[in-house]
Amino acid sequence: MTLSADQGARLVALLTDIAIINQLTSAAATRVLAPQLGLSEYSLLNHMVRRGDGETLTRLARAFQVSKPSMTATIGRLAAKGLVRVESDADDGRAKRLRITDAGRNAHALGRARLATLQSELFDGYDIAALIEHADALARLREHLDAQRNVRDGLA
Amino acid sequence: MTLSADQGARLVALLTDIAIINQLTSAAATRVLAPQLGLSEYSLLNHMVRRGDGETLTRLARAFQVSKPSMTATIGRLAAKGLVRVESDADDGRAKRLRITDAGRNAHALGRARLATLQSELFDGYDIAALIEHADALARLREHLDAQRNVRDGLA
DNA sequence: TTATGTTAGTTAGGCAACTAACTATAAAAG
DNA sequence: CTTTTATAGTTAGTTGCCTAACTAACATAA
Repeated sequence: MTLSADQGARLVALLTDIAIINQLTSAAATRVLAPQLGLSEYSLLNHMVRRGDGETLTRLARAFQVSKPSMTATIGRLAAKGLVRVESDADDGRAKRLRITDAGRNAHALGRARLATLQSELFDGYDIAALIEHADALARLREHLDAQRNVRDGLA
Repeated sequence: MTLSADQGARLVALLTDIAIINQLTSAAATRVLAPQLGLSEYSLLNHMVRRGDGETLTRLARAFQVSKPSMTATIGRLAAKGLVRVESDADDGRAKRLRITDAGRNAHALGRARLATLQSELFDGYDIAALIEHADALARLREHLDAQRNVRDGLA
């Protein structure tokens, strides 16, 4: 299948807008979390607070759709700050279980409050209800691209 | 203004989807351009082909909404590959003018062809027309966030 | 029981973005 | 005309992502 030139150009424009939105929002989030936490570190703490800890690195990497080396680095930074503990699995000598510490829960709560404030500021005077109407279309696009990636990786 | 908890959660989900879409598409683009070009390098060549060369580093950084050090690094990689030439400005001893070389134009053409192929593969069987209907909403969001950033930086 | 293959995680190296702090030049203010 | 301020660009260091290549441990089958 070949795209028309016009469709191709519109698609590029849409993906460019998405890249810029991502850049601006993640930069803002990174700023308000600094210097205690990086954004990926907050995201990982958030996952543990909401869905429980005790997961392995590989399962976390899959949940966040990042590579294992990325997850290794993020866990390493959190462990260095004492916000998580890495325990070895009794049943599988290869696996490691990730546990959040009390300090980790405190850091997460602080980050969460700062992000809530940021969200209010950033979307002050913006019609969020109208924006949310487009959420489904983006979710479908994400699912399609994810499926394509799995095909490429032979995971389909 | 405070967001409702529900709105906040939906907004986070939407921004998360945007981050993942950006991640998947830019990773795919990076793969097909490698190892000749990085994605930021292609983007810069594309800008010079379409809008003409001879711009300064600072103006390019502003056009791409990236920091000056990022642009310095991107230009440095392109210059090392002989795809651009950096000329000093006769009128302003601080400024540098960026020129694309013939090798740069060739590299751009090759990258463009590869990206077109990728686009066809990635969106094979996807309803692009339906997707494009949401482009305006994303453009508005981008503009809003960009305006907010300018307020913060005192550029309003 | 050994050989084969898979899975968990790390290391190494590269791209791309950021901020903070710097040099050099130009422009404005005194 | 000198001093101050602003602008152009670089350097240094961090975050965060990637792929490729590796070790260690587990699972299965000859």
